[in-house]
Amino acid sequence: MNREGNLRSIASTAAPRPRPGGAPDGITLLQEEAEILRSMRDAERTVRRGGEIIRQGQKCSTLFLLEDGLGIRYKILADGRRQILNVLLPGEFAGVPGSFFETALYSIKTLTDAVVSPIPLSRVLGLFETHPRLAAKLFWSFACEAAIYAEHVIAIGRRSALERVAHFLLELLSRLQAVGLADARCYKLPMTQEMIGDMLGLSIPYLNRVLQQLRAEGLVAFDGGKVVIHDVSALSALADFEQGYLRPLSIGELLPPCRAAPGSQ
Amino acid sequence: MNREGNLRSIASTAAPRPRPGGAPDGITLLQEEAEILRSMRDAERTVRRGGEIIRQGQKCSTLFLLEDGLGIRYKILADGRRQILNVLLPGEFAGVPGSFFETALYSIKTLTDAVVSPIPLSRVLGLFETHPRLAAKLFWSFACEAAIYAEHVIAIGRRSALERVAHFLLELLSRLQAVGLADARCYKLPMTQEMIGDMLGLSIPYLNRVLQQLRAEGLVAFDGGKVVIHDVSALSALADFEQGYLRPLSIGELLPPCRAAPGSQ
DNA sequence: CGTCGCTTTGATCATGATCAAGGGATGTGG
DNA sequence: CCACATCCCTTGATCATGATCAAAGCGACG
Repeated sequence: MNREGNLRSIASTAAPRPRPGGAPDGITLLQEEAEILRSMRDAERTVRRGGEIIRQGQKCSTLFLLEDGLGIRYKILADGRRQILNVLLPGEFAGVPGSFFETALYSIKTLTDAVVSPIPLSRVLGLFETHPRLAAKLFWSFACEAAIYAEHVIAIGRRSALERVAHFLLELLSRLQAVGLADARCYKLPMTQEMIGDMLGLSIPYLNRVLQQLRAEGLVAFDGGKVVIHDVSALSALADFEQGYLRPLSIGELLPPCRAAPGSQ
Repeated sequence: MNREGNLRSIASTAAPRPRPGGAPDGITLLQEEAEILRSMRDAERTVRRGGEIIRQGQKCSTLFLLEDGLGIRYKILADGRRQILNVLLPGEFAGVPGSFFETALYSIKTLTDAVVSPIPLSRVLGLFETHPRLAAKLFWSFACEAAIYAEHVIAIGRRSALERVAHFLLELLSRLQAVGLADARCYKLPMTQEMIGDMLGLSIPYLNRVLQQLRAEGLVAFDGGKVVIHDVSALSALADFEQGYLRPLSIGELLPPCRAAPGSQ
């Protein structure tokens, strides 16, 4: 049996997928850590495609570990405009960082049928006392999410529509590969063009034209929810995409070695 | 003598300022926690205005607590475009989250003469074992930074230039008030219009015109590095500004009570 | 067969970029 | 004390990226 797992594999019964290229993974969990996390979950809940997990403005003091399925985190402005902040992948937590505030900052809804396990925030914080190394890994991954947002700021602030779309598709490729949901060039992306537009700050018709342009240049196909990136390196060059920000240092190696024996201290 | 301090007051000899309205402060440190953090610092370093603290692409395994002065975190793209990600205030850490990666993701430079104290990342991570509550507070604040980035994404992605500028000025007002560097409507902001443009994804001439428009409407004055917001509520309405995202829950209250009984409750 | 949700296309509009030049300050060397 | 340079702000004119408005395909599904 495997001695390690990432957060994705905590949930699923599937064996953890190997990380392509053995890339460092900031938060690889030890078997016993995964077990602890598993034991903290409340009863899992299935959510139908399009269902809301968290609604902005409501009080919410629990995190939801996305066990299976995809989600989006977004905010609706007063006048109805929507900005999608992020795509949530299996193994990630809904409610970070939105639920760290008096009232949830963002809404979360699912892109697919999904399974989530609630974990009260207080229980997660309790880990700092009881299982500091596990707490370190979780909060390390939370902090690293800021880098994904930062790159999103850069993409929207300083890149053209074409570059943005290319960058977005490449980021998803890389992140989905990390959880075993993409192969070298393909993945399923159940997002409408409206959603992608709301993610990248583009209107629907214009996004459509940009996608056509990428298709015309033979770089990307996007049809029926399936993305195929025909030329990853050309697209990366176009988008100025560097995947470094998706691969934090492994905190497991940075932490001082365990004092007590593995069983926990 | 004060029993509490925020990160700002760790560094400065000044007494901690009261938080306006007694607003919750996610990371108020106990006196002894501040002392621990203080003891972990290496010798402080002064940096002249415009000096670089961290350069993107270089290896960097230490954080820098900004003791005094202001900074900006930014990234230069391959073709020279710059996106400023954030303004760093006293008490914040340079290197979060940029230094959590193989090679620094972002550069940091100062807007004023500044004082920084290096703290090796390994030492900060060591806190998880030795002082879990302090670690919790630090990483809580790191995670909450993601909310600031998220709002930045929203501002750039879905707001007009006018709204963006208004939002930016209000965010800074609120954050500077929290560290005692702004009164009810004024603060000093040593940024050029080029910098503000690079922060908000706007060109210099256009930003200039937007500032003039805000001035013409009697909402804001911005001259010689001094910002005066004449009508905070009108500007907040214009910008759709809600400051909730700047005020995380107080982790001190969320954490389970201390087991031992040092000076805390 | 009709509706609904999504994509696509076309035409027009406008927000904001770019290019170019001038205007103050402030500072520096002669 | 002046000439000059530099940095930043300001203004004007033009351009273009991308928004908006409108309507038409097009499956999928009841």
